Amino acid sequence: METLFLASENCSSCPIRHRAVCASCDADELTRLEAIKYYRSFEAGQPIMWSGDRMEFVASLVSGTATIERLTEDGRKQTVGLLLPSDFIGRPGRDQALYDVTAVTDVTLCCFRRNEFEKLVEDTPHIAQRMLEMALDELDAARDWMVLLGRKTAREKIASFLLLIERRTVAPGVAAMGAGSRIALPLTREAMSDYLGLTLETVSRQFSKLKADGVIRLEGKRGVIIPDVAALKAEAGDG
Amino acid sequence: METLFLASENCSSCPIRHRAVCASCDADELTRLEAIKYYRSFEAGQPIMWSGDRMEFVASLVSGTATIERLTEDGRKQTVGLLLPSDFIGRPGRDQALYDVTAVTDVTLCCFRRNEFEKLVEDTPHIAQRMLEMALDELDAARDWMVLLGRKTAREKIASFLLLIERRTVAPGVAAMGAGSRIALPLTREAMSDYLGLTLETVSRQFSKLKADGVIRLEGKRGVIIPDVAALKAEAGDG
DNA sequence: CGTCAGGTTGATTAGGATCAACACAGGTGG
DNA sequence: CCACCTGTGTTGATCCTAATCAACCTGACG
Repeated sequence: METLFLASENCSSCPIRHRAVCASCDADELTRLEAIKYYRSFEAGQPIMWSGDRMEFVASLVSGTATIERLTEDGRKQTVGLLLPSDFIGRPGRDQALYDVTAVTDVTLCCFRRNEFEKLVEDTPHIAQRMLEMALDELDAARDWMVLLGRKTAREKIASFLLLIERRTVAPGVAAMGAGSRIALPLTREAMSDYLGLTLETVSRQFSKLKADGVIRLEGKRGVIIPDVAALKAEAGDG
Repeated sequence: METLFLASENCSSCPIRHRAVCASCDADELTRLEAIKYYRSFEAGQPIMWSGDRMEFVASLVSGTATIERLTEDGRKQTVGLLLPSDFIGRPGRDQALYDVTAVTDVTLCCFRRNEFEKLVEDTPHIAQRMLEMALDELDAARDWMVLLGRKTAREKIASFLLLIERRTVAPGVAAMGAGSRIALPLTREAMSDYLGLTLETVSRQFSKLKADGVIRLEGKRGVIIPDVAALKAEAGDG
């Protein structure tokens, strides 16, 4: 279950205050953002936006998990982005969505009406700079994922995915030094297969193999225990 | 042969003036950029930067072609970006390169010392905005490529690549309406395989098959004639 | 209790990788 | 001028990883 987040809270107590697009805003800038924000919730499985839709808003993801996905003409699906708390949704300056965005767990968004946000970007340097920084970070992440999709084996893809979740999930700063880690997968086997460029059967088989090899342990369908994070890193195949 | 480009030319006659990072600069801003720019050339095959290197400059690619690539620990290579004239190289705000950048033809760069460029980004909104726009465009391109790498067949990958080159190469604006197109591949079979997540043998075979099927004709090693661009699009597998 | 979504496992197939031979052009040096 | 070498590309034979097709399991829920 996701943490309940009340729509009336103000920015200063926001869980993503220091990582989202507003991270480097000062008190004054925050006030301006606060004035145009509103919260929206989506239930697990619901679409947040469809490719081709007019985009009414951009948003920060406050809680939950969503995917950015794209279909080929004949229905093959590739997930091209995983959205976790603090990630940004939408593109200022574009009014047609290029991708489908889907809530995979219950999701809370902090939305900004798009045209007002665009104005704010233009005359709030801290926001423009932070947007650029986040876009460049996402570009790096996308390029890392291209290596995974183009060159890694199924086993390496699974290991890399588990490490990604571990990195983004374990309380940042709490460098759970040395030993192991316990994570909750935000995605079904099928959603993972769409992200990793595999089939769901291959994902399932690789989970079984990693478990048989003692690299991970499974707790129900969604829980994964990583007894030795370094050992898993060795399976992920990137230097 | 690449067009000869003289280092002494000023920005107003620059071939990428209206597409590069400087595209939306006014005369005044251009003067400031002009003051910190310098040209560098790299011969085909030469490294432009190595992953891990300190980045002394950022740059616009003026002429030629370069690749951004990444290696796995055991030497598998994935090209994560193709740099054509007007594309931007480097990341303001980061001082270690994350990727190898290699000139694949003779290349001319319009370089800016990094720290001076960073200052300029901070107080020249037109440059900051253009940087954001270009970063977001690259992110979209990277996501399209993720679909290609994760879900497309070898034949679809080749067709998509040919269309990419066609789009970026044929004089923009000259919407060579209707019929065919003739392109010069900037990459060897091996470099294409690194970009497409294939082996060079598979690339070669798919070229042969597309030729046998009449979708393309080959002129020497690097020339490709596309008699019917729409027919090639139908082979590329995206809606 | 039946249904259904999500997951696992097995049998078989196929698309691309790998290993290998050969073709061809351009250079280099005797 | 020719013999040789090297980089690039093509094609063939075989192998292997992951896809496909299929059966079955489990737990949640009406």
